Amino acid sequence: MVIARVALNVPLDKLFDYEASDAQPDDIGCRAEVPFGRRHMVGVIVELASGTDLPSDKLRPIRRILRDTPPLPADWRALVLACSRYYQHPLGETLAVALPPALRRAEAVPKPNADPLFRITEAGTEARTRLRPGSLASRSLSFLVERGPVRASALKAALPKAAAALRHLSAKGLIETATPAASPAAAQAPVALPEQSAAVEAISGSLGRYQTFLLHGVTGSGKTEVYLVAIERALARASQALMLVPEIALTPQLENRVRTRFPGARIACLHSGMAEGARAGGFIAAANGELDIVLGTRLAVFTPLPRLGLIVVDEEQDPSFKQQDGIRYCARDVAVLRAQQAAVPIVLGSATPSLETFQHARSGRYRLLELPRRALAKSLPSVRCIDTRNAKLQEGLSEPLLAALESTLRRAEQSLIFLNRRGYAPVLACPACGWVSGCEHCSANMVLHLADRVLRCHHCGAQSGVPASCPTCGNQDIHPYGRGTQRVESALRERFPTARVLRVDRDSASTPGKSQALLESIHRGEVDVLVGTQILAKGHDFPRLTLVGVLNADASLHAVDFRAPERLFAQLMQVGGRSGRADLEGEVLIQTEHPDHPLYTALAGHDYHGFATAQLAERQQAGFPPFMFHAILRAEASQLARSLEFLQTAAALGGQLGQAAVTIYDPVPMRLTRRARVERAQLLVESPQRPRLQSFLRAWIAQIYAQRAPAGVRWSIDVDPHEF
DNA sequence: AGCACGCCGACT
DNA sequence: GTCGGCGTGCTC
Repeated sequence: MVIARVALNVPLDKLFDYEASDAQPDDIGCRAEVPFGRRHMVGVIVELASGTDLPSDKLRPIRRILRDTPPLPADWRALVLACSRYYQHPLGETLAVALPPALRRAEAVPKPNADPLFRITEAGTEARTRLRPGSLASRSLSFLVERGPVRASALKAALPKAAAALRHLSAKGLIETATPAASPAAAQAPVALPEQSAAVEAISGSLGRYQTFLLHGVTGSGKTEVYLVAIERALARASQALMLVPEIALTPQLENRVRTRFPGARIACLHSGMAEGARAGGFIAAANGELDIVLGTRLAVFTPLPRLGLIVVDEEQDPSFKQQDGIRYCARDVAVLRAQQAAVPIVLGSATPSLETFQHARSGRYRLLELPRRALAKSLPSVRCIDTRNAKLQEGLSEPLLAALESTLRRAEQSLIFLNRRGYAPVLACPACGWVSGCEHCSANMVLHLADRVLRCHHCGAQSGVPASCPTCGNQDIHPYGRGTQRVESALRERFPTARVLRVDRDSASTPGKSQALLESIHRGEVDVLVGTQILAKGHDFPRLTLVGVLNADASLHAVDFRAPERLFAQLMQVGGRSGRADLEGEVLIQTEHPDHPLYTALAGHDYHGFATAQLAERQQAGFPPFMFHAILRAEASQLARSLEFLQTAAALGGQLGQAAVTIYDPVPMRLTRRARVERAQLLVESPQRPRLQSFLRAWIAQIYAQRAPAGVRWSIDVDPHEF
């Protein structure tokens, strides 16, 4: 009897056996539709067996093996299995995360679209001179002449709206489809600096074996150029390249750059925002070895790539690589694991590497490649603190910052005010009785959004009207306290009535369309002063931005989270990097009550090494990562006591395992205890040795699964947590 | 996670 | 007398 062992997307850490008389060894890795209770589900055949321990009345036949898509390859399954084990998450659920949504269903998957390769014909070469110069048809032909065979998508990336021109040219026989070469050519772009070429040589010297590189370079030092040349070298060996980037918002411009650079290459861009069909199509094309480059966000780390030759992770320190629900994997770490399994080099790039990565580079486990200069001759911005301890502030803005804004305006250059707080004011309160605008579902305050005339909870989304008087004592004189982007925006409008002020935060850039419109308006030079949160810090070169003002940074200086300084440093470095051009000096002004704080001193000196070294010394002293390895068990229930009780039981269970070198702390309520009517608690487990922690977790989590949580309590495990 | 079964309160 | 609340248990 042939038994198929199937992993299903259910929160149970086991496989399910089905009778599968027609299953062949080739079907391992295939998706299969199976009966499961009263319903049908799609799972993945993980192994075949000749028997089962299951009583025969329980065993049911598999419904159908989904052979329309190729089986998921063994190396891919090994990667997903390793993730499932490392993050202590059931294999079936991990597979479901790694697969695009369309492949989690039984319906047939649409064929990936072709993206044909075009070349110019003799007729086209002749016709070129007759075409009106500057017309799309003419420019398309020129592109083909310059670049050789070109993918339709590359042409569309280089020349927007070229799709119709392509159809015409093809119909008239001026272009024709070409057969792809084994390795697509890249457009020539000489590397500018010797340290860039040194980096490229080091990386390409490692092609064909595992090595992690940390590419450390300030904003504008030409990291992307190093990635692209390294990718070119990998493609030249007929390999595939995988490039991970933090945000969806950043992918379109990078995608265009990559497509234009590799006009003959088959490139797919994978992220959660795209249509399901296209995502599944990219996944399958990659699995079939038909793609040369995959560019994507964290989920793209699970793209099957039979000829994988190089992995690049840009902005490796970025928090968005860590998934914050379900299986809480870190795509950067999974990428390193994948590079090891596939025996290929991986490049982690950053201006402010995570301390984990930097420590590996210091210890020699990763190879450090430095790009110390800005490539385009632009100097680093000057960074200065404005001491606000005795300063008179106007709506949170100091005199020196206002003066700098004024003179930047006069020079017709752009300014950016960075403030990590949305809304008008973080709280509305009554000075008479002490009432504050608390959220009824969360242990947090409702934020005043004057733009929409509502109080809104940033944790659960609850909304209510703005009371005219205190709801408890009737006092008419209630005030907003603190300030967010909206308040700073209106203060700036009032202070500089002729300046064009634009606010960019999650509220004003809520959809990709809106955010695109905002960016375009900035690029057209229609904005003098930008006010915004961290979405402004990432990517995007602003044409005439020379002044960056930072408000309220001190808040993270005193945060309880030991990673707060690391994040603040990276964020300020990133936002500061927005200012200055080749021809325009950039300036960063930080309003602070701690102008002598080492973090700001390091920032002013552009001294990442100094900052990171000091932080690492502190971490080592305090026994924090990367010198300690953490896992957090979290529980949620309608009452805190039930969450704590569950964790208490779990802690006792863990204690009985008596694992050496593992410390189990007492359960504590989470910092934001109540969220959306759910009360949460957590339990920290640590060990100075990762393997010890891993083996403890394996035994412990198995027991927690076996015990089954009491009704109404939900739990989850976070290995290598980023937030506490 | 679903989706059943199962045993106790307010409705046609 | 039924509809439906969510507690408990199972899914190959």
